[in-house]
Amino acid sequence: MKWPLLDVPTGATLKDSRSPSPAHLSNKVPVVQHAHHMHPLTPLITYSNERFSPGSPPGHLSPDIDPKTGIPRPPHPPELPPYYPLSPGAVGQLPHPLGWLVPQQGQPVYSIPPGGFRHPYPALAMNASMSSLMSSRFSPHMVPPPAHGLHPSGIPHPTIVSPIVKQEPAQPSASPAATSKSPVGVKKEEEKKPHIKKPLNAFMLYMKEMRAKVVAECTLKESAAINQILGRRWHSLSREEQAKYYELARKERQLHSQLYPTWSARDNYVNRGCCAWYRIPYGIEDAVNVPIQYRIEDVVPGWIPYGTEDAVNGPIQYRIEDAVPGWIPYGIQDAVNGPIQYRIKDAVPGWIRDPGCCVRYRALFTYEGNSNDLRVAGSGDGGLEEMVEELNSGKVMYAFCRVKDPNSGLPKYVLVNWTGEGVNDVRKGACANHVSTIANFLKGAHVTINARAEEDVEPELIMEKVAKASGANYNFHKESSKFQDSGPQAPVGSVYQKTNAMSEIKRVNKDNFWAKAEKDEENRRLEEKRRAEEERQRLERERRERELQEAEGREQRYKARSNEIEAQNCPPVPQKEQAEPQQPKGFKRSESVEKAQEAASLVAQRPVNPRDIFKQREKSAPADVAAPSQPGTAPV
DNA sequence: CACCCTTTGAAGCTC
DNA sequence: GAGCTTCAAAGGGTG
Repeated sequence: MKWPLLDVPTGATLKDSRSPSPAHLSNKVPVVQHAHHMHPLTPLITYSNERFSPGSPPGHLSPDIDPKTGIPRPPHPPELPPYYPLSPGAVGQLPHPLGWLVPQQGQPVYSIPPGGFRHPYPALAMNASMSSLMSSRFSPHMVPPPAHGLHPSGIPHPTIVSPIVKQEPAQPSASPAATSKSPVGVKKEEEKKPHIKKPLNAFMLYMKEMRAKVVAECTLKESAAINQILGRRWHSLSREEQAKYYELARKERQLHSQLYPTWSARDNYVNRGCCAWYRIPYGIEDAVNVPIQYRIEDVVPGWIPYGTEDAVNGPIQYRIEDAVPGWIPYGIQDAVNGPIQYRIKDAVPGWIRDPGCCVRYRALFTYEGNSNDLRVAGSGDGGLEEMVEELNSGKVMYAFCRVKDPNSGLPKYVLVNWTGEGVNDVRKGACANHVSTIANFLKGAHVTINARAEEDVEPELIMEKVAKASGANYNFHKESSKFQDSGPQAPVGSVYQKTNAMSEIKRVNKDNFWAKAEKDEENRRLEEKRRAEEERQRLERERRERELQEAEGREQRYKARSNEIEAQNCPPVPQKEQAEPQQPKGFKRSESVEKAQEAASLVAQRPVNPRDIFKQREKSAPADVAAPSQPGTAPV
């Protein structure tokens, strides 16, 4: 099923809720980086010639300490070259891992993303009052950076990415991808939002530096295989060598936090289906009644359930882009003040509060400007009278209102297709096509009224139609007494005997009838339940079989791939790597503890305690060796 | 053409 | 705090 407004003819911008765009589904943010020709924080940090002296160990890792075991190591030798010593052959083909940090004469300035930074929710239309709402109620994360894409300092940063230019820090202008884009590709890319990327970690920096080298040495081209090799090599590095990258990564993070103090890694989390939203609270909450809730499963990825009140017919939905992080646009929308919003933390995990609550009385929809975007123009609990007042003679609007059936007293729903008298004919024609779509979408409506003037929406007139549409011209509650058993009737001197329904039912043993009916119904329910259970078990069996087959396939592919990698003529891995096979992925801590205990017992059996030797060395060592710290433990 | 694969580490999230 | 998930880079492979 398509989002009802998708089919509107003139480039409707609403998206198909059931067929969300790839951007909705993808967990990858399609981005590329911009390189930089200058160090954004040159006055603050000079990377290029700096070495990591023992006197200034990184917060989380000293070059003199094993980053994992904490075992002290000799200080970094002062004669060592700076920390990105590219080999002569590599210079020119390998970008500096922090190339953007190093001023480079003549290197082209990377373009700034045309769209500026990615605001996580850029499509939120804000009026003045919403803006004030934003500034006063939202976290700093939500405050969009300057639109020109520069950091407030005016300094570009590689982590601000744009889809326009694929990152090639060493030769940004030479990228053919940047110069030979088809119009379609450009248009598609323009839709993608640039965003601030995560700072690279130590291993990523290492990979960036060493990838080309490994590729050159191996015949393998596949990145996955290359990464396996790089992973092994990373483990084979000495702690000292790794420390270089830990330090670079630490500075990366530090710089990143200086440039983007409000940035959070969470900003780059792409919503996976409804997962990111399942905590969203929804709907207005009756002061007395606990709101009904929708199950997560009922939520369509990329869309937020909204508005309609009928749990059977499904919710009206809002585009997720219209949401604000941490807040949700909420049904009561004043045309002036903008939507009231609820905080995410108020939500109930696993459930979304019943959207129906927020329009339990009425909701008004209209188009956004001259577009075909439908938005909530208002809602509330004022009933038909208030709804009529909000209809604008210059607009096409759709009102969905709950009323009380004058006959039965039951709630009924009225859909008013309002085409104001001031709407031009072209627009009228265009919107006329939407009426059936809207009607189909708001399936809960019992009465539909096509109105062009105030006379058409007189509350009395509407209620009259509701009364006629209710199918019964009596109030069950008021008139039920008519059917009560009034006792035996007096004879009228005829064979004719007045029929009394209640007496009749008594005569045919109504109790037995209802008991039988209930029993039948119960049997039917049990049968349905049994069938559902059987179906569930069948699906479960199928799923397991499918998973087994997939697992076997994966295993075979993995083995084949491993054999291929082993067969490649890659440079020998250093001895240490051979001697210390990589820890298996499923290595458990308990196993580690057991091995440690085993090792301790073996050590205890030795005639000489290695720890004593170590202590003796320590005594003889210079006193100025800095105390080590653990990576990741010190504040960054 | 979008997504997968594959690696490590940092950060976020859940319990 | 433990354990899990996501995202950083890269580019060939896959459907």
